[in-house]
Amino acid sequence: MTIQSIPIKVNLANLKASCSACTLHELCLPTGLSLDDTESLDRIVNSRRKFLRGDYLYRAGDNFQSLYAIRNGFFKMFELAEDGCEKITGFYMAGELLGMDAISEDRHHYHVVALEDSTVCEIPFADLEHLTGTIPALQHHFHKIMSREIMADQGHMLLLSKMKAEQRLAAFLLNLSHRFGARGYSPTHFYLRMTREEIGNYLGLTLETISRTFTRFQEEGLMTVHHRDVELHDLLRLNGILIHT
Amino acid sequence: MTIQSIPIKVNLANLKASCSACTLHELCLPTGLSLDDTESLDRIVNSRRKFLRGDYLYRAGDNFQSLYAIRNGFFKMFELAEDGCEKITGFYMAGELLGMDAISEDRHHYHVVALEDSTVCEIPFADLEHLTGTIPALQHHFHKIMSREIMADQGHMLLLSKMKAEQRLAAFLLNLSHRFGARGYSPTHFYLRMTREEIGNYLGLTLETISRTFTRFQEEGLMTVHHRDVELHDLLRLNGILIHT
DNA sequence: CGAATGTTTGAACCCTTTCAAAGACGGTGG
DNA sequence: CCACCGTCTTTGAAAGGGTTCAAACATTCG
Repeated sequence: MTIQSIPIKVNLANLKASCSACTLHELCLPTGLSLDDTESLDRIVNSRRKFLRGDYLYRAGDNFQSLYAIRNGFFKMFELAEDGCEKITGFYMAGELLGMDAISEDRHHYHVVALEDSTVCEIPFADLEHLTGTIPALQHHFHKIMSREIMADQGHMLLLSKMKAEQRLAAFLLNLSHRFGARGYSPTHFYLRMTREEIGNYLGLTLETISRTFTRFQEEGLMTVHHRDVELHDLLRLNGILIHT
Repeated sequence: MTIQSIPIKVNLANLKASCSACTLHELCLPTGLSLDDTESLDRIVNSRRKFLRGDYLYRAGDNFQSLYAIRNGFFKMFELAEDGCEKITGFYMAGELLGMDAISEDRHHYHVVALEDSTVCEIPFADLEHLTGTIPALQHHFHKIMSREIMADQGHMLLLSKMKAEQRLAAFLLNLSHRFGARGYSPTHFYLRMTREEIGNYLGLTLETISRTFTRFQEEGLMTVHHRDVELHDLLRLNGILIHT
């Protein structure tokens, strides 16, 4: 009997969404929780749901029931004007929490669509609030997560109100770089999940400007872009663009 | 003995910050709380602190200890770049909660300055979290307030990334109008607490553009501005500017 | 392989910025 | 109470960064 043929005892618990077993627990809700508390959280989290590229996680106007933690994949959040014009408010990746804007009015205000095949943990908000009421560490951590969203949004406000096209794109690339890096992926070599148009939309620029700026960055040796494959050659110099000018 | 000379029994409890007696409790934290719960909140809120115009409520880098509820007055929140350049992230008025962005890193990230003489209630955050852990209604309401801040910031992001100068200023005026209206003041006639430069800074425009746009709005009969005194003549048409174009 | 979608590049235009200067207001002190 | 000074605002003219329109090219997917 070769070693490969030894039957592996499959732990069924690990096949469903399990915060304790999740490699993202350091980025997601369970950060800093005891094993017991994490298991309490486990009990309220619905097993993973799969979404194919283009699937809606939820739509603007939907009743708010749950927050969604991204297990893996990539989403965009956006508003759709009457004329069909899209307005992207953010991109979200593994370990991030979606739907917090809906708490205030019990209704989702934006659409959320998967930009690649993704898996999501659904967290019924009533259950979560019950739990945060009994686990102070979880409550505090949830507050931190909401606070972080506020910080991020305000940072993006400043980007939009103060930065020129080059700075915006540099900031965008560095932001992706940090987030990929924090998830164990390369911070200098990654794949864009969104089109030039979506980047421009998010950054308050047109797709043409994004394309031209990519070209300029490339000419300056700051990076290489082939379609959606991005390689950043000099994070420091890219960061310099933010400060300078 | 005339009626005016009857000695008035002064209730000392009402002279200090008291959520139960506050006319803003419908806008602020105590919304929807029972009398008992409101009194619990009262006990942790430090009595009002006064700020003169130009005083800092807190500074970027300060340790985060408390949230601040504005009792009356007007504040601006901003970042100060190394070169001394100001970047305004928001204006805050009576009934609004300041400092939530600081929860995530236990440190304030922005400066907050009074734009007019103001009074503020300090809410030690550790105490508040203790209380939200025992009063589910308070916890839920606090979550709604944070969520509302996220909504507002995302709305401002969309304003900055999608709107032209006229639309931005119209949105800004309508936003002030709603907020003054919700506080029992006239939604069509109010006093600007900030300079043209501060408005422009916040809206991602220059003071000259603000000035010119005010002039244009006035020529079109949409409003009257004398210095900082604003009178809106047609809220509907002002709202039309947002949608159209 | 062909159609649809996404990207690059060019040229003209436009909104906003920048630079400049004059004008108005408000607060302070004589 | 008025004059003065600093701050804020208005307005003009020129410049510029990004948009818009257009066309060719590349890529992906059915």
